[in-house]
Amino acid sequence: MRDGTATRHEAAALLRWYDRAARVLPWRVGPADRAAGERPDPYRVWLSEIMLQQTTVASVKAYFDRFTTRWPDVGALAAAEDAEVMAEWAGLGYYARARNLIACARQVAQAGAFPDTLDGLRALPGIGAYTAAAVAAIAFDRPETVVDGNVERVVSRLFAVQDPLPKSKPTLARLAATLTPQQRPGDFAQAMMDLGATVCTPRNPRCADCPLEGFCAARAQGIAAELPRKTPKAPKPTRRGIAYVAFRADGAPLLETRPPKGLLGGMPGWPGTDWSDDPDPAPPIPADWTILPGVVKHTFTHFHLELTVALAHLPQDAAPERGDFRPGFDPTALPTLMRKVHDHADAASGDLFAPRKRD
DNA sequence: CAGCCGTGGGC
DNA sequence: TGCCCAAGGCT
Repeated sequence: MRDGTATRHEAAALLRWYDRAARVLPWRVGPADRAAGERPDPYRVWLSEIMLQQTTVASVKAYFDRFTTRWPDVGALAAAEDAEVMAEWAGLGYYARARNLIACARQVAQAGAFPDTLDGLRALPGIGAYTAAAVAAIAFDRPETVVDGNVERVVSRLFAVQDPLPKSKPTLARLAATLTPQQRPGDFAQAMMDLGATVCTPRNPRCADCPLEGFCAARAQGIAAELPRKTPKAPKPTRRGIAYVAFRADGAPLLETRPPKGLLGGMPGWPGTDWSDDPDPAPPIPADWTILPGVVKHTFTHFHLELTVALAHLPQDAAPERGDFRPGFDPTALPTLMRKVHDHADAASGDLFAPRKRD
């Protein structure tokens, strides 16, 4: 039977593994650093946790380095222009995170410091149950229970929880709380997530390398790889549309800023039709549009998209009904879908593509 | 509260 | 290839 003694053993075993095997990450203060007196920087912990929401460590690293180089503290980030931050976030996805990041930074800068309690953190924009617990535990050494997808998987196996996600979430969170130690809660949280990311993986878990193998009910029953069970998800529909790529004579692209909420909210993009079964093809300006061969395919969380790309060159005095010309615009500031459209126009249009510096 | 919200990598 | 998945939050 599981009792306080068993859970203390589990936490201790996991922390021993972490002390030996912890990955070196740019935002992490490892055990050796901590022994040398280094403390986690709440700004860096917060920024990393926002970036890591539903996003892999491998994807986050370069963004984290660029953000912390450009904006070393929360005051610097709070003082940045919205468009600068959105451009730096471009490609990372879930753009509401970037909008909330800006709002949160400004609140914290105004207050003078990050709150150091779960409730104080939870009240900030973009910080939910997971992130509040992670920052409280990692940055402020509070014994909060951090529950992300990794922890849910580890705990579902450790206790052989058969109920499927997401229904089992409350149960898994309760069970996770029974494991959280009073000492080193931040290292424990990171150890649980490291374990889920590197050992207790969704498929082909490496149970032989797991520090909790002896405690794991699913392992004992031989069903670790089958857990956690999940309710099947709905199939994704396919939507279609047209993206209109236009350049003015001076090379300035015709772009528009998308509405602040919703898909790709607040990000720049090419004007286009709606995305549906039967889009209305109205272009943003009458012109000699060339329909490029091929389509741009992109998959969002809940639908597939196939965009046809139309290209035109416009005179210097063109007055489009939608969007505005942006001289010197850097395509890396586009979200990935719009970047794909740009690259497709570049690749598929041959001589038609602009801007061409010719006489 | 279930649907919405990106993207890239692994298998 | 197509599907699954990832250190979730908001409404």
